[in-house]
Amino acid sequence: MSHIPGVRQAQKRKTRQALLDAALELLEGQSLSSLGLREVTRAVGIAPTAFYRHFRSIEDLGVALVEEALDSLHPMIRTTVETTGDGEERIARALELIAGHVDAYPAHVRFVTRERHGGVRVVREAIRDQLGRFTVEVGEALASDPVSAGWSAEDVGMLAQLYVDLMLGTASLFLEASGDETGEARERVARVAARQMRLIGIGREHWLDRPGGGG
Amino acid sequence: MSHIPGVRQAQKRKTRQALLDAALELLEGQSLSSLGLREVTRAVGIAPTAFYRHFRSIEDLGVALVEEALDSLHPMIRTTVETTGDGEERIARALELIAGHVDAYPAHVRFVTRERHGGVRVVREAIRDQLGRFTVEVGEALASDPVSAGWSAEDVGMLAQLYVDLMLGTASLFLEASGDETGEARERVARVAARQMRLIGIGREHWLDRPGGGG
DNA sequence: GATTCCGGAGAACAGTTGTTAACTGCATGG
DNA sequence: CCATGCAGTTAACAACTGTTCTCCGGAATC
Repeated sequence: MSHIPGVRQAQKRKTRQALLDAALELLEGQSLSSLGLREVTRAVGIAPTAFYRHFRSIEDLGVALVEEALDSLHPMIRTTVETTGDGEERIARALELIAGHVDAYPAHVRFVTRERHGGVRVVREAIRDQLGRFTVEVGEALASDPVSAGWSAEDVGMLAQLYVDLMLGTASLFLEASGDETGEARERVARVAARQMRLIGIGREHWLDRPGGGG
Repeated sequence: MSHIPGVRQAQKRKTRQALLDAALELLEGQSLSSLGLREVTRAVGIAPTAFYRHFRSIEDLGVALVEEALDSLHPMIRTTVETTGDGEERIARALELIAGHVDAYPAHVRFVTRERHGGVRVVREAIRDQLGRFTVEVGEALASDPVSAGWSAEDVGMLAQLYVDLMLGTASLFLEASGDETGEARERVARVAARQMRLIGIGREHWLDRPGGGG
């Protein structure tokens, strides 16, 4: 144990990664539920039977893709959440980060938004679990903010969920807009998303104004 | 022209509807992009080739499903939007309507949320267009509300989009929760969604408080 | 240096797919 | 009443699917 990876393991990881990459690319024009095992191996250039050396099924590969995709998302969320400055600055910075992530990992974003409600149960559940972790993390960041003083845990949770959904939706819209060369569509998406974040921020500031607001 | 339907046309519509119904049911466990033509005809009990008498392809059938699904959603949105009463009442009523719709048309809700970001381009576009219409309609209702006095069209639009996305997301969560017999999961979803609507409502009331809010 | 391990190849399997062509039977319109 | 239209059928097509079993060659282990 505690060996240097070894030529063998390294090669295996390489092929495994090639399978994941090929699958992600093939998923641009279809859903996981229609992705074929032979299709993926053909794209990689290996025999269909070699697939089983890495995954038991396409669903299994899908779950691996969820982890890869959400791992790449994780640092982004963390950075967003740690950003300092006043409301407007934070919003602008958050939108830059989201747009940057979509540019860097478009296939990951497409995969997550597509398969979140997609036809493969285990993959849906994997995405739900991972997004749940993110929501908790966002919730913790929100809770440590003075604006959230006096908030119940449930209220913090619902706000975190609102933010996560808005981020995902915005990422998906950025992805759709990435076909536009002029950047006009992207700008429109950013404007709308900024206003939505602003409105939620305002609601947040006045949440405890009225009796019963803090349930 | 202007004939009484006739036995022939009536039978054709019946088979066509049977195809749509069978497809919708088969789509519970997969995505449209993996749904097979033979699979659908087999479920209906007709020959595969008869499919072409009604649709040119599965994608074509998918677009027809979009119209059917969103047509059933339309009256619900309309009712929600026309509901009177104070904020809390409206929220409770809206959630009842959403939950009721999910109960009445679970397959429609599943189809729309799944294929909104799904693997079939024309279907995604059809859903986007139809949801765009809804958003406009919601926007018109919001604009005629005294709370929105002095709002720019763009701001009303972003708010409408926020509401539509929240409705869809909530519908999807209700659908997931419908497996639970006790109704406990459903209650949890309703509580969170109610708070989110409340927070958005608060943000709405204070939107014009600060300079620059009305962009 | 001999032996075990294991990622990958090859061939074959029974099923499945979408699409074609030519057909049948019945409701329709003249 | 007869001719046309047309929903649905049957048969056949080449191509594709996931999965099995057997084998090969080179790395890893002793």
